[in-house]
Amino acid sequence: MTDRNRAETDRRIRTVARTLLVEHGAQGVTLRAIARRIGITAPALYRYYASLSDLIQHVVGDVCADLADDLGGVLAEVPADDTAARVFAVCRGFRTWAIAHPREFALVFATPADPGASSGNDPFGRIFVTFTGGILASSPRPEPPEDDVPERLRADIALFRDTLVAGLGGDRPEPGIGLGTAYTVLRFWVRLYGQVALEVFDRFPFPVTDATPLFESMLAELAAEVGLS
Amino acid sequence: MTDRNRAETDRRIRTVARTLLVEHGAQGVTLRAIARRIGITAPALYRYYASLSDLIQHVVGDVCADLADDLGGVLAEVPADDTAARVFAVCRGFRTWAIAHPREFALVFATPADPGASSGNDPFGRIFVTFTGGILASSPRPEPPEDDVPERLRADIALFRDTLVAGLGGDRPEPGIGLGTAYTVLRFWVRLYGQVALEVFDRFPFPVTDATPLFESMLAELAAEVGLS
DNA sequence: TACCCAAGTGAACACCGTTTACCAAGGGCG
DNA sequence: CGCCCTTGGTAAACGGTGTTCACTTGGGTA
Repeated sequence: MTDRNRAETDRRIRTVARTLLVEHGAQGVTLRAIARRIGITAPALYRYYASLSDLIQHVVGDVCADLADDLGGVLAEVPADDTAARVFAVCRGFRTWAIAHPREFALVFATPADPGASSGNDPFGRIFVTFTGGILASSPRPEPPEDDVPERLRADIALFRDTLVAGLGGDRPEPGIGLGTAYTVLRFWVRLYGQVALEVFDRFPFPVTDATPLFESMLAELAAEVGLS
Repeated sequence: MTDRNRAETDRRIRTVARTLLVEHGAQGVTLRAIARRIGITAPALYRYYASLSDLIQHVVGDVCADLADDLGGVLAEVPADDTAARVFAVCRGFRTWAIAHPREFALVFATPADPGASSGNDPFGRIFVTFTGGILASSPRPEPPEDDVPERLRADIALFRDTLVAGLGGDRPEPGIGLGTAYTVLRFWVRLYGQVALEVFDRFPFPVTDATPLFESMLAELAAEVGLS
């Protein structure tokens, strides 16, 4: 019973924190404001989280989980064997989500990582890896030759390839992801991220009137380069 | 004389604000901390700036001016008629500056724009436009055919082209920038921004050991696609 | 000289994160 | 049953923040 209550108020804390984030931005999520809204005093929150930044870190986790759910839902409506359609769906889903949740996007992506945090384990990084890995493993595709990846980044691309295969469950060997594919995925990510971040932050170097064709042509160009449909 | 003093303390305010930014991040630049460091009380700063965010906005301007100076210096050492070398120099200069000034980069780029601010007039956008416009106007290059730009974004690309030509002085007509070139520049910017932001924010989806080859291969690929050297 | 105005001060207000001491209710157990 | 101890909450306090307001003060000008 007591556990139930504790879990319930914890859920309320995170929900209210999330609401404050979308209403007033990251600087509006404040221990006292949260406490006020759920009818509690601020120090009580320290029974649940060690500090404000600790709480925010958990909110980041919730945000990423929601994004993952969203993308999962989008992907569920696309045939599993249509790789091109699945890639398009997840890219469009990412952009749509980012535009609909600009403050969450800013919190998760544009918060400079603490120098102490180890590289490569940020929450969305894992989501991205999981989804692309899943798509790649579940459907046939052309495997780009490994010669395409420049020699000087073979080591790092191999690291990324390992991250990809580790992200998709890893119980059975599943050796189906090569260096060329990993390199392609990485380039995909750089451009998708750049495009979406520029749009969400409104940092295109001119006053864009309609960003959707911009996004769609980028996506089409990307797909063509990669040999997708 | 009085004007001199005012300008001098103003300069000191911005310098100290900048120092606090690089030492403790954006949240470390605080009116009281600035005042303390220059031997003044906090309310005195309101004789110079309307609010903290107003001050920070001016610091953003200073940061952008410094970046522009840096890129200008880099570009001064490259022959004016070697377009490829100039493009490489400014791209590498941008990355180098961003890595050397992560906090300034985060402040300028990753601060979500106020919904009130009009699009396309953020300080770095103008720098980018000025430099690329300058390079394009000062040296010969292949002009991509306008057919390459998809029909649905002709209007926006035309807007961007206008921004580009307006950014390079605009006294003489100088009609030398076409839609194809503007589209190319925009795609360049998306990828450059994505690559640099991911690197500076340490958001690559795997633990990168050496980001330089990653950047260089992106740059080479980009240049090849565009037909540069 | 007398005035005026710009720069700076001090105190105050309402917030903030965080720590500390305290309190009340509830379950485990002798 | 009664004790005790954990758990979740409170109130007060400390130092910090942006911002406002009334006030001084000193140099330039009429």
